[in-house]
Amino acid sequence: MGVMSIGEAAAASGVTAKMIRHYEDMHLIPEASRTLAGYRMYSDKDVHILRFVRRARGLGFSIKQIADLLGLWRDQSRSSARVKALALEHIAELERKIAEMQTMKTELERLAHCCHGDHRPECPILEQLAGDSPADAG
Amino acid sequence: MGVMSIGEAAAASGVTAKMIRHYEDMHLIPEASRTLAGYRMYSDKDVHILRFVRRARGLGFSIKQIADLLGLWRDQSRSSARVKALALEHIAELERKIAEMQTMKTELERLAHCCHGDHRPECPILEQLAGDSPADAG
DNA sequence: TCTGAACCTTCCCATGATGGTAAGGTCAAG
DNA sequence: CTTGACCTTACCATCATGGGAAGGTTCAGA
Repeated sequence: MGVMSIGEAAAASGVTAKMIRHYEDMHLIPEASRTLAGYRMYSDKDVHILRFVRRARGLGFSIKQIADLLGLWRDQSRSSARVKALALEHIAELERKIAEMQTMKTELERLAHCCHGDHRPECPILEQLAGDSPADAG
Repeated sequence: MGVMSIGEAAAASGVTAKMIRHYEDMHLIPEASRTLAGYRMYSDKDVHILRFVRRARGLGFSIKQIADLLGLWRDQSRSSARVKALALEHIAELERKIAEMQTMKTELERLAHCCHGDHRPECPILEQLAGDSPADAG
């Protein structure tokens, strides 16, 4: 598969054709060369880049971060410290989001635990949301 | 504060004026009545609703879910079982997202741990993303 | 050679919740 | 009457992704 259509590159990389075009539009990946008819053409090297992007997305990196990672990947004189710094930043962000959701989950579990969950209308979950119980305001 | 402007309602509820208008546009909250000049007017009851929405958002409920919760809150003949079911669904969704991010975090920590993070270019993080190491494909 | 399926192209719209800004009207205090 | 703070609507942006329409291309099979 030296030269591929966008559909073949999509199948080979795990990135949808739709997203490949989108990544090109936003300059995350290089502009693809075209056939006479205007069809995009991809090489194995392009697929390699697309797989890199897909794996980075799988780890939750943003497009902006992936652009940075691709730059470092290309840069033979990079320092691994810069890559590691990017990773650690992302880890911190993940931790922040996990903690936020964990807090929500814990609170919801507490409320759900208090709720009888039967045919009757009395519901501590709604009471809490309504602020009938004391606690916070605006 | 029997009757308030949108700014006052925002301050009293913790929901920005911007979002109050947005919630009205999407029919999450009732359409506000207007002054002769076209300014929206809010009552204490409206602020109560807005606070409900804000607290529900704070627990991570989606607008769609909050619409359902508001319906149940209004419905004096609701069963608490339905409220609890909504809450449990949301808890499950939170768990799913937390697990997903936890997986990312764990993998990234493993990679970051392997990376020297010094001036040299060798970097297991990039190698993994590039797929130089074995593992998955597209 | 014609035809149809399967592909490609671009362009626009939608998601979900939120923020920003611009252009203009209103109101209250000075 | 002016000024500043507020309100109005309308549009655009975020972030990553998907859907669909309208139209061109390619290739295989009849």
